[in-house]
Formats: sequence, C-alpha cells, structure tokens
Amino acid sequence: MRYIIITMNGLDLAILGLLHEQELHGYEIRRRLRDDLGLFANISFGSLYPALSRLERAGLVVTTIDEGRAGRAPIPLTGSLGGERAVLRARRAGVGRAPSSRRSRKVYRITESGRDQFTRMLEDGAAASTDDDRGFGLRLAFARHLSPRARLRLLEGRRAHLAERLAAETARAGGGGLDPYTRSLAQHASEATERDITWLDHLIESERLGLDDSTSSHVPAPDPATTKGSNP
Amino acid sequence: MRYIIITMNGLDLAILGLLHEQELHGYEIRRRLRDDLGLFANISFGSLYPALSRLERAGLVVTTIDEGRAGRAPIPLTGSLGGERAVLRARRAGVGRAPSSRRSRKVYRITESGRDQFTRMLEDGAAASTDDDRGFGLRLAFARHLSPRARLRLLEGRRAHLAERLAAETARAGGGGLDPYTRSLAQHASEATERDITWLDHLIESERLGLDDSTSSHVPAPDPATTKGSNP
DNA sequence: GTCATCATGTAAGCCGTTACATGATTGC
DNA sequence: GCAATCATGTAACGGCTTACATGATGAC
Repeated sequence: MRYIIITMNGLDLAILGLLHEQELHGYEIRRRLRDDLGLFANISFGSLYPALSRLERAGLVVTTIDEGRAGRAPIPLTGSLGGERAVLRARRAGVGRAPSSRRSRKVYRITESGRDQFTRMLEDGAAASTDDDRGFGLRLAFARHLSPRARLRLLEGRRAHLAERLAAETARAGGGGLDPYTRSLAQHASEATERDITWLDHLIESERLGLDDSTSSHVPAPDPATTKGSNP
Repeated sequence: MRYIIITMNGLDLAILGLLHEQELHGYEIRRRLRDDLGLFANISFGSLYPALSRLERAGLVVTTIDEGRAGRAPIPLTGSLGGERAVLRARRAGVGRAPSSRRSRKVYRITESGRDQFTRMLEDGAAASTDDDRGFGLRLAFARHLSPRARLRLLEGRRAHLAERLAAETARAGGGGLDPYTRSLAQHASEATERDITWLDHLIESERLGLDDSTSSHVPAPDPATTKGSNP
C-alpha cells in the first residue's frame, strides 16, 4: 500500500491513459502522445522521464527491463534491400510492431492502483477542466473510460465555458476602435469558437441518444461520434 | 543609457504594445489585455507587476505617480500621439465611468528606448514565432507596427507552419485504430486548422494587394482585412 | 568510422500560477 | 460599517523547456 499523494497533472494522466491499453517504454510513450493523441506534442524528455519516475515512486506503474533481444529476429532489418522506409515505419508504428533489439529499455506497466487513480482523476477533472483547452482535449481523448453520465457532464461543462468565451469574443470583435488586424483576429477567433460549440452540440446529442437507449447502464463503448469527413 | 538586457517575453511585448498608444497604469493594462486583445486573458498580478518593474529597470518605461484626484479631472493621461483615439478609448472604457480618483496609482509611459526595443522585438519575432499560437496572435495584433514586408513574412511563416500541422492532423484523423472520441477530436482539429489556413490566405492576399499598390513604401495603415461577419 | 536514430536521464531556468499582504474609495 | 471594486505588490511553487550527459545499434 502506497499513500504517496500525487498531484496528477495532465501529463501523468495522459501517460496512465496510454498505459491503460498496453505496456510501453518511455520513448514510445512520447511518440504516441504526439502521433496518436496530438496532445503534448513533442513533450520533452526533461518532462517525460521525471513524470515516469514520479508515477513509479507513487506505485501507479511498475517497470521491467527489456534487455536487447536480438534473437527473436522480429523484423528483417538489414535484409530488405528495397529500402522502403515506409515498411519499417508502418511496422514500428502499427499493429505488427515487434520490439526490435535496441538498447535496454524500461517498460512501464500500469498497476491496479494506477488504474484506480486514473479513473478517479479522469472523472474528477471532467467536472473542472472545462476552462483548460488541453485539459478538455485530454479528457475527451479518454472519454471512453468515463461513465455516460460523466461524459455528458464533461461535454456540457465545456460547452458552457465556450459559450462564455464566445460572448467575450463577439464583444471584442464588435467593439469599435480596433485596427484591422486585431479585428480580423477577434472575428476569426469568435467564428472558431462558434464551430467548437456546434461540434460539441453534435457530440452531446449523440451522447444523449446513447443514454436513452440503455437507461442507467454504463456501457463502455456507446456511440460513434458524428462522422463527417473533410479529408480525401 | 541603460544596457540592461531583457529577454522580452510575450507579456513584455504586449505591455509595450499597449503603452505604444498611450500611457496606462497596471490595472488598466490588465483590463486591456483581456478585453481588447483577448491575449493573456486574466494575466495574474503576480506576473504583471514584476513584468512592469522589469521594464522600468530596463529603462523601457518610466513611471509617474498619479495621486488621488477626486475632482472630475477627465482623463489626465492623454498622451502626445494618438490623442483623439485615447479620448475615445478612455471614455468608452467604462460606460458611465469617468476615471475617478482611486488610490494613488503608477502610470507607465513608454520611452524612446522602449519604442525601439518594441519594434525590434516585434520584427525579430515575426520570423520565428510561427509555431507559437499566442506568439503569432500577439504579433498579428500589433502588425500595424510592422513593415508590409515583415507583415507578409509573419503571415506566410504562420501559414507554412499550419500546413505542417494540418498534415499531422489529417494523418491522425485518417489513421485507424482510434476510438470515436479521439477520432472526432482529431477530425475537428484538422478542420479548424484548415479554416485557419483559409483565413490566413485571405489576409495574405489583401496584404499582397497593398504591397503592389504602393511599391516599396512602408505605409503604417495599409488595408483592412477581409470583412466577412458571422455575428448579428 | 561516423552519422542518424533509439533510448534514458539530470540541471538550470523561464513563464506563469495561486496564495498572501496591504490599502483607498464608493455604494448600500 | 461593510462589501465590492480598484490598485499594487511579494513568496512560493508548478509545469514545461533547453541544454547537458551518456550510451547502444544499424546504416552508409
């Protein structure tokens, strides 16, 4: 039993969220933060490694040393003369990614205590993180681990905050005396916030449908978000 | 002559930018940062006052004590330039609210050295601040103090950065394996970036027109940005 | 044999926050 | 008289960055 109290900032939460699915080593955690979540883009090692140590000291994760395992021969590294970097990339990044022998690395695995803490913090923050852009994004990225009710609270809280923000922004854009650049900036910002709100409204709506379907049961994977594409 | 080297972070730049137009006291600077610029929303006094002291020590601003003057004394701080605007601003600052005597306050005025430093930093940063959202917003808000050329560089640099960001975001949104929430988030982010780019393209276009009009002359107030409204 | 990439860390510092401390003036 | 607002500051701390330090491996 560890009673170390941990502040649990955003980075810690994000790390536990990633480890919730599978064990990873530090370098790879950084890659996923960037490529998969898009949050904490290029977090520095000066933040990452101390965070991992902290989590370990707090007993929320445990580590095992993954010594260089060249013997498994998972990837024909030198053999391919095609020089297809894409193949390596895809392998490394995606599903078929076997741990190629590199330097010995520390593999982090979440503990039961870590899972508890993660869930608690995710729910606690959902109520209060509405005014923090990254905090909200982080919570939404892990929203599948929230109960339908908590999820709805998160979305509605965020919406309320954005409505306030929009009011301030339209006031600014509408007020006189600003030079063209500042005005254009303010106008663009208010339009962006409007779209954010519309987007949230869609999420909220489909969330409500999910709630009505199965009353008071907390299924983990309810309903796909609005699927409107804009890319080829 | 002061030779104190100052790092000149965003807040310092914003303060000098506001003081560029008229002298102000600390509390009012904070209000304008929030209400007029929308940047550094609710900057804390724990940041603001030390910043002002720093600027004063560096000789970029000077202070005078504005002792409590209970008599109506309308706007004692109409600076030399931008007079007509200053009056309007001060009047509208509080609808019925003449700047009545409060506690004695320190009024900050920018020095010649401060103006030089401001301009230099604004131009220097214009080349490099493209990857910093707030840094860019700040520069654009003061873009009227930039030469048309520097302004164009600022906008184009930002555009290039956003194009990179968009590539990463569409890759994320398009890639498989994400849960609905994360995917929706990624998609929404990429759409927002697309709009940012479109907006920048309009700004760049009208900036180019301004350049063509008066070749190689650097007029301070060139061309109003695209004026398309979305609010009542 | 040297460079790029993978991999893990520490130290110093910047930029901003909250909490604390003080005080004047206006309005109820 | 008391609360709200205006007004100026200091102290402590948090989160993240850059720069520094080390080392293995594979590619050229």
